Amino acid sequence: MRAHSRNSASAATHTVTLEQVAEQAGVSPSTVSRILNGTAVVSDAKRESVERAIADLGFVPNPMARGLAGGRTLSVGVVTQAIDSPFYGIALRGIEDELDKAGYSALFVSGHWNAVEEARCIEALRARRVDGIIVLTGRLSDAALRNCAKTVPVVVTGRTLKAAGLVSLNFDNVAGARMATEHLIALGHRRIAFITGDPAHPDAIEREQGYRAALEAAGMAYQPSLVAPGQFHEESGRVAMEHLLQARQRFTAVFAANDQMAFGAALALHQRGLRVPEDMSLVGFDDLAASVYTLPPLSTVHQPGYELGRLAASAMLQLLAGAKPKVEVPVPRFIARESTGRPRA
Amino acid sequence: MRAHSRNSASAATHTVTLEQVAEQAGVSPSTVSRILNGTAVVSDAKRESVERAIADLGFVPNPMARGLAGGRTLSVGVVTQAIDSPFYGIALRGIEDELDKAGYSALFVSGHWNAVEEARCIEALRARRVDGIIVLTGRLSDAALRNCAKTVPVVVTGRTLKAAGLVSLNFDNVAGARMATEHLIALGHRRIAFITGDPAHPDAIEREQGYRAALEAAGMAYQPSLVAPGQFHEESGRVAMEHLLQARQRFTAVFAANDQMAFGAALALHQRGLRVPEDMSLVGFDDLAASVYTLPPLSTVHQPGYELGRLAASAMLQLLAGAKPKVEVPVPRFIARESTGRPRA
DNA sequence: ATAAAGTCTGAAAGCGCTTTCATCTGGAAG
DNA sequence: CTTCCAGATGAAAGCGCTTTCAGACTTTAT
Repeated sequence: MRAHSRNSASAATHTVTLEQVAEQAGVSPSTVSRILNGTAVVSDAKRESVERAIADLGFVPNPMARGLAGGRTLSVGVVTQAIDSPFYGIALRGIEDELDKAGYSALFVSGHWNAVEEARCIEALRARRVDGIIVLTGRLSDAALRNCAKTVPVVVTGRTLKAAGLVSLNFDNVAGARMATEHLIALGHRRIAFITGDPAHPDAIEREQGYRAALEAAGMAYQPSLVAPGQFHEESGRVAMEHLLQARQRFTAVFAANDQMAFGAALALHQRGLRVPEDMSLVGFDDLAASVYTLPPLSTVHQPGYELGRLAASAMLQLLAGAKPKVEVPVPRFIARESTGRPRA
Repeated sequence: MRAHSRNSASAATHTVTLEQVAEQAGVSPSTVSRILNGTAVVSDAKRESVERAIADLGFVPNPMARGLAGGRTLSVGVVTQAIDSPFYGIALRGIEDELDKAGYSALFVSGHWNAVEEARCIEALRARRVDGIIVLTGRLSDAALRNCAKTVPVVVTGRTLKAAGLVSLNFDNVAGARMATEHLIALGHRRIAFITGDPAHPDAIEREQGYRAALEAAGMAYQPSLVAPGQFHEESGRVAMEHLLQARQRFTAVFAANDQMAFGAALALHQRGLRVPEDMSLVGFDDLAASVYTLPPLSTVHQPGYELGRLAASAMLQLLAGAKPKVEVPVPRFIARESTGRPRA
């Protein structure tokens, strides 16, 4: 029945099999497979004739069959949190680009910041026989990740973790947050508010640490009343800014733990008739693509999402090749744009 | 060897097969398969015992094996253009959510606005035996799509196309653009500039048509000198705005063919010291999530990305169920925010 | 020369599932 | 009571690929 429906499809329904290649090349299927996977040495004559046959027939190995048979599927699973996140989006692209160069393809699944869902995602990926799994941050326990790494190579971002078959890429959030705060201090700000990220998120904690460290190093007191909780999205930034403003605290600058919250904060400021940077300096974190185009362009800590994605993919590729990956995570860089200035006299 | 590596994995490496279920339930594998797929009538007794066995063993069918054997893979391929696009991102999420409810999963691949790549993507998806393919806009020819629909259900957005096994979802860009322009006209603007999208894109053409239609209906002349070419991304919007400004044309409002270009245009205005909406009204198209948080919040045409994604997925599901999908695409809606106002006296 | 040790290659056994095809019921019809 | 037929079930043949395992040749050492 399958065959029928295929033939009836007018178009040349691409279904060249390895066996056909073998026949055309006058060798056994095993040999073709070996050439495809580089599993063994094959005489030049046969290799050549097989390669020609592959080209002539336009043969493309069937990933399903490969996966079933236990070989590589040339695909790696990526557990992201929300497929539409502005920050992870660019990382996904980096992953895609890097993987693509090596002939691998990516399978994206979203965990929605939920450990249970993430675990399900990983199960689903394993059922699809992905060759490796990249986890972007996420809520999974370190133990779960370690355990997963026992059966399949894993690359995880957003945490530091050591285990066999597991490489972790962590960005220095503390240093980044510290740079942002120091920039404000250098401009002369003495009362700097902070909008935190979601505390369930290690990044959020680390960025707050960086903020405090900078304060401390400058001999400035940490003031809990200048800290408002946010959750990494725009609306929470707006609300946090409202709180700060309503509390009638005196402060001349705000550091939001990510750009999205900074956008929200900027809106709250705007609604109050406060101008950035004249009345209030504003700093974000991440350097989203959009941050160049906000009004005014946002000063922020550059986090190389695209690069991070590529690095993660590259580490995975090395892992897959049996090498011990050596990855150099880019250091944070502060980008001064127009949302920061000296406090008003 | 596989078996070994599995056993050595300390964790209970989930590899329950259909055969084990059959054994535990005391039936043949065929019967289990039939129950799984609802392919034939099975006695209640057996059905029940099989269902219990499935639950007890925690059996999850292997998608690879299913695909290979020719059954459904419960997965649908999605050809998007850039995995990190702010507009398509939200649509992807809609697709994911809708598919998930039905137990299907999505495979995302990016065509990068390139017909050749898109064709490759589709090949790859078919090799993975996806049950259906959703194409978000893209550059593929109608013929290619029609042809594809002969062998696998297809849902395509961004164009209107009729064929068996193919449903298309098109948003009314003309009407949307017309609404945006009319809003400006109603406010009293008489010289309205337009920043076009990438002309290789049908959306771009349609939005320009809407702009012209509104002008015409109001008895206003279309002025080529007030139209600047853009390419749908921020930077092109900024550059287009620069051109418009440098040309020393008189105009009091700008309509950008999408929000991203409006952001760029706003930046150009800001750099020239022009304020929105006091000195210049600005309208976008798409209503990206970010548009609520720009300064000032952007007036724009709401395009329901998430809904569109869900609709596409839902149509696919209906197609897969053998039904003739009936989809109702939401109509455009103009959202007036703060970037538009009356022209200065 | 002859044995030992490689090299390359093909045959065949799966991977986990779906799907004919054949078989085996248990009545309904004769 | 036989005879048939429809409905339920199982056996077995793949889907397209990887991977042992063993056979057929070469080399190299003795």
